[in-house]
Amino acid sequence: LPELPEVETVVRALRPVLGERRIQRLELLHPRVARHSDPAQLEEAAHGAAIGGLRRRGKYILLELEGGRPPIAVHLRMSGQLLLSSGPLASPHVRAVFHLARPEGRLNFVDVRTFGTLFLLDGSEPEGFRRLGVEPLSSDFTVERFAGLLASSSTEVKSFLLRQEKVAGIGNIYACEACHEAKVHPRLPARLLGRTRVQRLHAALQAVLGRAVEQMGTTLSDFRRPDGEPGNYGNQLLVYGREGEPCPRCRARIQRIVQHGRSTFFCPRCQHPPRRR
DNA sequence: CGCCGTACCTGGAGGC
DNA sequence: TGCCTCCAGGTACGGC
Repeated sequence: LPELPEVETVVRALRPVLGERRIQRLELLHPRVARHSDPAQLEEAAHGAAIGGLRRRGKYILLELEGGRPPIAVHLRMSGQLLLSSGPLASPHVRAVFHLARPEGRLNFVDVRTFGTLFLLDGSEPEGFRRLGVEPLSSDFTVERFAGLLASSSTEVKSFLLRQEKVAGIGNIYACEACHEAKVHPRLPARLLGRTRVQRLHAALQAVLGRAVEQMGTTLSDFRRPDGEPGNYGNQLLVYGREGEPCPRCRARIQRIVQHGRSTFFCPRCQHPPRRR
């Protein structure tokens, strides 16, 4: 499901295609897609706007508009896709269409489950966006900063990684993969990671997210790049979705547990908790 | 304030 | 074959 690498993949694919183009019209086709904004204001802001650039913040895609207009944020949530097309799509799940000019075309927001949203960054954006934490692939994400965030939380570390106001962009798949790469037990309380584990987890997050960006994300079911192609990282997942299979590092059976209502996949042998002293 | 559980939603998988 | 139930999960929100 779309996490930082998938969203980054979408932004990188759209940037050269959308830069310098104009939005003729934004067509909202489902009442839930603009539930965090006034739909009329959203359509008005997009109407005739020249696209200034594309950025990513956490799992949000930011469409910057010229002429002093506020940016439009897109969140794909579980099943959202931004698909380019020249004409109308046959899908019954098209929730919004950016009609593009010069050259003519469409950027379709397709979303089976209608969890995804479009909203204006005009000061009325939801709290979740405003309070996003540090970008894990930026130079701001230092070991010291990560250690400070972990130290102030007693939440289990894997659940901590899902909290967007701490570190932005990590979802269930990469949280599991990073804990495995760092040999960190997912149930370990965040503040109890020692220096070594903090360093390993910090490096693992950067490595796993970086590799997944290079591979253009993970497609388990719904994720598609804007040209409709899947991501390539799925076959490189070592623990996610692999309950009962041997750990590629130590051959112990991968376990599935539930933390805060979410599945966690991990290796009980090589992700052992710290020894008591 | 921090943390937790639940709602939102639909397609696909699995049971019988 | 078909009907039923359950599960996936990011974020908003209510409750404690």
